Amino acid sequence: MIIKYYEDRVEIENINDFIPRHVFDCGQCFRWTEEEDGSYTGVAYKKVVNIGMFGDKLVINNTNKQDFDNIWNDYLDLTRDYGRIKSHIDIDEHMHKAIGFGRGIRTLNQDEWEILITFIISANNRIPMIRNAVENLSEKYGEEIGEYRGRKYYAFPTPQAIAKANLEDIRNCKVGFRDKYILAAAKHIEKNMEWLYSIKEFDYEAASRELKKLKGVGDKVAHCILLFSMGKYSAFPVDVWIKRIMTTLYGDEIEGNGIGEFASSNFGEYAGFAQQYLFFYGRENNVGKNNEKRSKMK
DNA sequence: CCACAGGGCGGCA
DNA sequence: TGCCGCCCTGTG
Repeated sequence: MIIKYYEDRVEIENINDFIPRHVFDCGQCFRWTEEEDGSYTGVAYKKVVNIGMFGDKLVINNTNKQDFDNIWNDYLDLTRDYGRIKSHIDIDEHMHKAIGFGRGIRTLNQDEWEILITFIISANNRIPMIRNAVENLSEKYGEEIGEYRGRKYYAFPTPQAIAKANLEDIRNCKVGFRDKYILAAAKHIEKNMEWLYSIKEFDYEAASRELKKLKGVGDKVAHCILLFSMGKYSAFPVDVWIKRIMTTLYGDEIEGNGIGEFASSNFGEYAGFAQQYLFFYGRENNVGKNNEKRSKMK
């Protein structure tokens, strides 16, 4: 990995296991949009950047050395050896296929607060609507952080900004019945910032228990927060897609002990990475969807 | 107009 | 403890 710094961008040569579409479209983030050249533009940590892969060169536009060192290197998980992880979870032909299909996925290291609210919104919701709600919230309550390629961008709102809002205005951002969970979470986090940001120091079970004290955070949402913002890579979020995929691929093996047990005994500390490959592979290929439709027809 | 997709909560065994 | 009706919004 050779890093070259320029005034307005950073280029990283000889990088493996990074494909923008896999990274930004695998369900872990909702604020990145594809440009015509296949690169993605988005906001994180109050900065707008554009990220593209050209050959084996990763280009981060609209940034500099300081931000790369402080933010993007970690956010994009560039220091992790994904080859090693893949070999650990490549346990059979299904995983081999899924890993091959989503070979360019990396697990982003996102902000705890942003992920908390985003995944509260994700409950019983679909990806385009989650994206829409997050954008609405950011435009309404987030700081304007500048223009890029002719478009205005907004930071994700602070807990303080949302805590001050009223319920109806939050609802108008198209968050639906989750409005009260968002407001309650903001009010709680505003007064207990250290609480949220210290959860990652707890062990996996304790961290999950802490998160579930918040309304709107159940098992699945807690696992997403742990995996996407707290580096708890043994988390294996189970949503309807993962249920479908796992019952289709591993029907007999998950009978009895369940999906979570299957994941932890087969993938262990790397379960979260396995979930990412399985989710992306299953979603993009509609794994299990056809069977379901057929069984619903009479 | 209706069916459907998609997690968590709260009430009730 | 487990089950079930309900909560919203956009799309087909």
